[in-house]
Amino acid sequence: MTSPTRTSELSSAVRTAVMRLARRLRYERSDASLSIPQVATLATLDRHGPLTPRALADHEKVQPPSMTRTLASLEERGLVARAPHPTDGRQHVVSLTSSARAILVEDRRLRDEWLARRLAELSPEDRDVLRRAAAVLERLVAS
Amino acid sequence: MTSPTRTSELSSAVRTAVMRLARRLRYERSDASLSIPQVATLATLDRHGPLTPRALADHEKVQPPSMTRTLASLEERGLVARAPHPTDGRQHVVSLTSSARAILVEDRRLRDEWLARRLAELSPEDRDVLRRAAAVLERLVAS
DNA sequence: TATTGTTATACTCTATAACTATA
DNA sequence: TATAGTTATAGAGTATAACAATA
Repeated sequence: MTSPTRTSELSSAVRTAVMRLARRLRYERSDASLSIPQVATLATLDRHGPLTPRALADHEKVQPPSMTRTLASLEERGLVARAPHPTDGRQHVVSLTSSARAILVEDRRLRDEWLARRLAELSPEDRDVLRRAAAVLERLVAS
Repeated sequence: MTSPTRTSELSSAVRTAVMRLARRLRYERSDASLSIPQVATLATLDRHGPLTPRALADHEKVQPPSMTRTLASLEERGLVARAPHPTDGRQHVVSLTSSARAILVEDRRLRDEWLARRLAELSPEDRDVLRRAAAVLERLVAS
C-alpha cells in the first residue's frame, strides 16, 4: 500500500493536490486588465443571476462600500447594468452585459485549454478517475 | 451516460470542482491576523528553505520593494530572521523562526480538520476515487 | 557597469463612520 | 426605527523610479 489509508492522510493528499492545481489554473488567466474583485463579481453574477449590491457584497464577503466601488468600475466599462428593484425603491438589481459574458467565456476557454491538453495526455483510466472525483468533490463542497 | 465524455467537458468539470474546493479550503484559515502575502511568504520559506529577499520576490511574483515591506512586517512579529549572506555582502538570507513553523502547522491542521470531517462522511468507494484522483492530479500539475 | 536591497511616491482595494433615501 | 446604498477618509499591499552599497 503506497497510498494514504487514514482519513487524515487522505485529507492532506487531497488538499495539497487541489490547492496546487487551483494555483496553476488561476495563473492561466486571460484578461489581466480586469482586477480580481472585478472578475470575482462578474463570476458571481454569472453563477447566481442578477443580484442587488448588498447580495453581491455578501457573496463576495466584502463590505457594501467596496462593492459600490467595484460595481462603479464595472459599470464604467460596460460590463454590468443596473435596473431599479421591482418592489423596493432603495435597491438596484445588477446584471451582466453581453460583453461581460463574452469575457467570462473566453477566460474559461483559456484555462480549459491548458487543462484539456494535460488531460489528453493521461490514460483513459486516469481520466475516468478524475471524472468520478469531480462528481464526488462537487457533492463534498455542497454538503 | 450522465458524466462528461469529451475532454473539454471533463476539463470544465475538473476545473469547476477543483476551484470550488480550493475556495472553500482557503476560507478555512487559521490566523486571520496574518495577511495573504505574509502567509504566502512563510509558506514559500517552509517549502524551499532559507532564501534571499530577491529569490523570495521571484517566487511570489512580486517586486523587490513589496518583499522588503512584507519581510519587515514578518521580522517585526518575530516570524522570520535575517542572516548575512555567506559570500555576497549585498544579500541577506531569510529563514523561518520556530514560532512561524508553529503557525504553519496549525494553519494546515485546521484546514485538514474541516476536510477530514467531510471525507469521513463519504462512502469508502468515493474516498478511494479521491485518493486515486489526488495522485493523478499531482502528476498532472508536475507535467 | 551590473545587481541587491531600500526609500519615496502613487494607485488600488479594503474597511469603518457618517449621510441620504426608502421601508 | 431599520435597511440599502453612497460618500469621506484611512490603512494595507502593490508598483515604478531613484538611491546606496557591494560584486
